[in-house]
Amino acid sequence: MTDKTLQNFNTLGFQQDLLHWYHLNKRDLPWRQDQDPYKIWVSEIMLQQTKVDTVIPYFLRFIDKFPTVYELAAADPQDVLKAWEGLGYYSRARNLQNAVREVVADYGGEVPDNTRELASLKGVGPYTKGAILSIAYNKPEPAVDGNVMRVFSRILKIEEDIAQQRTKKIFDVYVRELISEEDPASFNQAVMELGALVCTPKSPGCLLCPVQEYCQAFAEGIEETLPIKTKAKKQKTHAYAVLLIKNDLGEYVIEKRSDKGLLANLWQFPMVPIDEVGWDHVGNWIYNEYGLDIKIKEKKGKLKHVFTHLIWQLDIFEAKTPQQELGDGRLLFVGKDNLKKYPFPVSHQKMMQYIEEE
DNA sequence: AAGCCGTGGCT
DNA sequence: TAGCCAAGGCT
Repeated sequence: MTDKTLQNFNTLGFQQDLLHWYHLNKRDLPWRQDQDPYKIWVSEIMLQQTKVDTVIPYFLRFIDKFPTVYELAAADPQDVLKAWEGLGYYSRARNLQNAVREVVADYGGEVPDNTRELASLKGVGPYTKGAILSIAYNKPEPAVDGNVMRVFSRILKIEEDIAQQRTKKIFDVYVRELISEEDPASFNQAVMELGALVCTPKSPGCLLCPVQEYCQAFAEGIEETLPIKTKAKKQKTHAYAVLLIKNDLGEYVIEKRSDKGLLANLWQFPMVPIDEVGWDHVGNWIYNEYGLDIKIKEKKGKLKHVFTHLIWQLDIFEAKTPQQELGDGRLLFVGKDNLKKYPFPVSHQKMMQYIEEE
């Protein structure tokens, strides 16, 4: 390396102090009970952009339901989605099951232990590949996530914009130099644990930090200014009328979303895009779109749901229909007590309160 | 390469 | 409150 960032850096001392701290302070997490590559894999997918506390109950239920690659491979995709309900980024569930099916079909049910085969699996990117190789197979491979970039941006005073994809490669190079060859599994987890518990985005606990003496940002008092990250652009708002359509049997109309894009393959109550349709043509639009003859009753409430890249402004209405049959296969009449069998996005789960009240 | 893809918690 | 943030990957 022509780069001088690691010149005079005490790599061995850093490793020792970090690993010592980790062994004393690591959290007792469900995916740290053993080194089952499948369980490590599931945990890493769930943990993508998701907090540990959120993941724990999902992980426990998921492993209970799908203990090995074989149960997951054989499962109905709708059941997998139901197990993922509320966790978000639902393509993770679909990709995970597809990849597990490939592992069963092509690798005898053994999660690959090499870069090439792991990288070919759906949903397994550079981070997850490194996490599986290091944590499950104890190979000295970097696993660069947001924690790793934050921790090393401070320790090594790296001022590249971590919002840029290419910046991750810079950290990959440094971690490759710094990673413990003896215990790469603990090293990678230790950096992430440090990022989660001490070297936090706001108000980092530098006074408690086990590797404070190695940190250039702390030495210069600039830990709060790192890492550098450009802001995301503001979300656009989309307005919808949501219709809770009930027939004379007390059944409600639900609809399966497209298998692509936002909330793919989840179920919802019919949504009318008001910006395009206009308030005056809601009933007409429903008839044209679904062949459903409805009468709109009272407004039940409103809901704002914020996604990463857009906002839903939802006005919820009660409606009636005399029909009891539906032609379209992605439309269903479902009794109140059976709604819970289908995977719904959180916004539509919240609407069920207006049904429970009746 | 930048936009798409969820949700909940914290400030 | 509105924005930021979390063990990212896909297209």
